[in-house]
Amino acid sequence: MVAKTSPGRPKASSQNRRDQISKVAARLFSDLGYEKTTIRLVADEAGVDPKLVMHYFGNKQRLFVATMKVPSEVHAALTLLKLTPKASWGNRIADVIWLAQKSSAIETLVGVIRASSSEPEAAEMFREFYLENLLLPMVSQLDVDHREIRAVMMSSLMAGYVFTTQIVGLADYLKLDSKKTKKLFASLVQTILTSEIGKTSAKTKRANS
Amino acid sequence: MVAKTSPGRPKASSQNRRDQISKVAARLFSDLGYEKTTIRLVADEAGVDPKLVMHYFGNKQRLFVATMKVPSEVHAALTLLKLTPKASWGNRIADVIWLAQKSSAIETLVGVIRASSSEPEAAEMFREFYLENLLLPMVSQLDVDHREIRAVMMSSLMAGYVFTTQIVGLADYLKLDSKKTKKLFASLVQTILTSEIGKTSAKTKRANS
DNA sequence: CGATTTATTCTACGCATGTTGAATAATGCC
DNA sequence: GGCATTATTCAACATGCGTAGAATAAATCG
Repeated sequence: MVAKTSPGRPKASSQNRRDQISKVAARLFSDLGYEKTTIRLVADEAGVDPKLVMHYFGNKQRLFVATMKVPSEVHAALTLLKLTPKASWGNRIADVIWLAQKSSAIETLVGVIRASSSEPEAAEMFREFYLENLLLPMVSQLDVDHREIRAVMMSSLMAGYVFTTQIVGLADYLKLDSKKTKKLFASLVQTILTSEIGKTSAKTKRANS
Repeated sequence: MVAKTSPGRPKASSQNRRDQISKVAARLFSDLGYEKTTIRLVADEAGVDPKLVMHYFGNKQRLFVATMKVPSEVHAALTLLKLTPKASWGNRIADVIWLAQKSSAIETLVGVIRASSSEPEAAEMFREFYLENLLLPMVSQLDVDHREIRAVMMSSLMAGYVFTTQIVGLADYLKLDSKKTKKLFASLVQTILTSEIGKTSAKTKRANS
């Protein structure tokens, strides 16, 4: 807890303060989930008064939305794969995720996944930001059938890997070899994107339970 | 909200009451997550007084643990694959998961995954129940290298698929063809269990970041 | 039948949370 | 230089939560 000053506008600061709060909030949402990330805690760790958080972001939900935007680098990296040859897609996508894992870019994904487990609105954000704006367009770049099934499986693999490593912490617990894990991960992505699934027929479409 | 009776021991009931509370709690933990599943809500939906829940289960955490045990059928189905030929493992495991999805057996997995996102103790339960007691033994039945990496990927795929379908609800949203989704899922399990990963050497083991 | 145990309810305490109202002081604009 | 705006703090309200105490009545056991 940083020492607070007296009320009133301070000599020199301002827009940095908003970013500072935003960064702290992103880290806490990612580490603790939505409900355990309280406004008071964010304020404390940012060294400001809780009301200042409300002043900048309105309410907790808007703080979450503002903080959990998909980083533009990740978005760009995943939607600009057009030039990569089909056979390298698995490796390329694994590269992006392994890179994000080492930066703070992963925080937004972890935060949204954690929050989705308790807040339906966050699950909606996941659907919109990650499925519709990221994975479906990505799959659609490859000329392949059953795009939605493949995108949902990409979502499953990504979210599950994040869950297992970042939330349950299994990779650290078992001290896995990162290179080999990445190799298997890339194989799975490749399988998702290129595996033969079967023709779409009215018959099989009807058997939908 | 069922009408409550006056205090005192009723004419005929008892052990059913505990099971009744347990079932309601399982459904709510699965649907709402840990924090939003309040003792009062469980009590209301079971038609009893909140204190009765405490009477039977002690506190909320113990209610969760008692309710979220892995169903024995699923455990048996996944750890008794010895006789299945290696090439059919993917399909066999997909069968088990698709079956669980249609019963209430999936509730415990969804509940633990949801809770893991906010309660570290639940993440610990996931590690113990699902990784150590279910997936690692399962993988160990197959004579294959890198068991831990494969088990962690199994965990990722399972948890991610549950997250995507049950928590985000993407499969319903996109109205996916269940048979074809299952086919891709089975291919992925097969890849996890049989894909070539690479020899374990001191060199690659050291490059662990 | 009397005593103990068990099943059940009602009431309430203490705490943490999101959010608000009012106050204060520095800044930017005319 | 005065005035509105902005940045910031403090204090407080209402709500919902997990949990505990005490009471009541049926069942069980001697």
